[in-house]
Amino acid sequence: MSHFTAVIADDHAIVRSGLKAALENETLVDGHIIEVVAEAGNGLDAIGTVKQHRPDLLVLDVSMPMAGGVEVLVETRRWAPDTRIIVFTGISAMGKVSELVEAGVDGLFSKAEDNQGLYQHVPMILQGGRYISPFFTSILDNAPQRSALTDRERQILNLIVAGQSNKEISTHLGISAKTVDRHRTNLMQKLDVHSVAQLIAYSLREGLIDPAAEV
Amino acid sequence: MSHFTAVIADDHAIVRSGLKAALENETLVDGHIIEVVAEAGNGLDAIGTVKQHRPDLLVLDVSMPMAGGVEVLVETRRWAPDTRIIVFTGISAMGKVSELVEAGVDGLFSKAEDNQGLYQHVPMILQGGRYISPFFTSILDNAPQRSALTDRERQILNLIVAGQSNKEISTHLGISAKTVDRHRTNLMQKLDVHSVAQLIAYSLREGLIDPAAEV
DNA sequence: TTTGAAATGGGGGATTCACCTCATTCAGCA
DNA sequence: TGCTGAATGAGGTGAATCCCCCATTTCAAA
Repeated sequence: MSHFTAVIADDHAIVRSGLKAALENETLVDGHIIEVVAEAGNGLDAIGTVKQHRPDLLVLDVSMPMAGGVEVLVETRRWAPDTRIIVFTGISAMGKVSELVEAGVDGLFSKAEDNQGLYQHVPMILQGGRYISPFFTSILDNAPQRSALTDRERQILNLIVAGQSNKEISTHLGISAKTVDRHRTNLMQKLDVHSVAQLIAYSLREGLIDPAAEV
Repeated sequence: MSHFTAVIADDHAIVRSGLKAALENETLVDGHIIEVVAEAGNGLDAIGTVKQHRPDLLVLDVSMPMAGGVEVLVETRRWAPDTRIIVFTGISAMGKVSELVEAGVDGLFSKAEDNQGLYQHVPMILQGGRYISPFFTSILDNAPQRSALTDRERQILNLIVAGQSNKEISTHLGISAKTVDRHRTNLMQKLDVHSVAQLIAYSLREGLIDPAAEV
C-alpha cells in the first residue's frame, strides 16, 4: 500500500471535481491511495503547479486555455521526469492522439468512457505501465497518414482556418501566393477533402490545429 | 425538507459523475435532498429517460450526440412541463445561449464555473426561480443581433459548413443557386466575416450550428 | 392598409479557388 | 553519389466565390 500525489488540469471545474472524486475513491485495487494535491484551470497554471509539487501523477486535458495538453506534457517531462502523465480527452481532439503518443503519454482515456477504466489501469500506470484506451487505438491504426502533415502545411492550415486568403498568407509568410496554393492543394489531398469548407470543418472537428496558435 | 428526483444528460461520463456528486452532496442549503434517478449519454436517451422518469430536475449539456440540448429542452417541456431544466455548457456553445433562454431554460451554468453556483442556486430553481450565470448575461446583452439568423439562413449555414457548394445547396433545397448566393452574402454581413473560412470557423467556434443536424 | 422583413431569383463582373503541368533548390539518406 | 521528400514557384484553365444591381411574392406587424 502506497501513497501517491496527483495534480489535475482541466479548464472545466466540474470535470476536475469528477476526476478528483474518481481518483480519490478508496475502491482502487491494491489498496493504493491517491491524494489530489493541486488543480489547474489552464495550461500555464498546470506547468507552474507541476514544477512546484512534482506529483507522482498528472491528469491532463488536451484543450486548455493558455497552453495545450501537449505543451504541458512536454514541459512536465522536462521538469518532473518521474511524473506519470495521463490524458483525458473528448472527441474534439482526435487529431492530437498520435502527437500525444509520440510525446510519450503514459495513459490515454476518453471522457466518454466509464470511470471503470481509471480504477483498473491507473495503479498499473503508477507502477510504470502504459495504457492507451481501445477508444483511441483504432485511430492510431487507421489514420496514420492523415496526421502526417509537415510543419509548413500545418502552419498554412492554421492561417486558412483563421480566414486568410492565399494572397494574405503569402505576404504573411513572405512566399509566393502560388506556393500557398500548392500547399493548399496538398493539404486537401492528404486530408481527402474537396473544399475549404470541408478542410476547415475537418480541422476544427478533429482538433488538427490549435485555435489559439501564434502564427 | 423535500426530496427531489433528477436526471443528468451529458455525453461525457466523467462530467456526469461530477454533476451527480455535486447534486447529491448533502451540503445543499435548506436541507434539500436530490436523488439522481437516471443518466443519459446522448440526446435521444435523454428524451426517453425524461418521458419515463418525469424528474423534478433535468441537468443538460448543450452539445450531445443524436440530439442537441435545445431539442431535448423543447421535448422535455412538451412531455414533462413541470420538470425544471438547467443547462451546463462550455465555451463551445456560446451561440446557443440566447436560443436556450428563449426556449425557457430555468438555469444556465458554465462548466468552467465553480460548483458553488450549483449549491447556491439549484434550490431556488427547484422552487420555481430562474438563474442565468453572470458568465452568460454579458453575451445576451452584447450580441443580440449576431444570432438573429433566420431559419433559412441557419439551414444554409449548416450546409455551407458541411462543405456543400452553392449549386449543391440549391439542388438540395430545390431553390436557385442565386438565392443561396444571396443568403450567403446576408450571412457574412450579419456575422461580420469576409470569407467562407471565417464564416465556418466562427460558426463552429461559437456553436452557432449543430454539427450533427439533419439537413 | 401600409410598411417592412424574409425568401425568392436574374444579370453581370472582379476576384479567388482548385487543380493541372513543369521546374528548381536543398537537406537527409542509403 | 544518386535518390527521395519537402518547399519553392510559374503558367494556365474552368469553376466558384463575393458583391453589386434589380425585381416579385408572402406574411406579419404597425
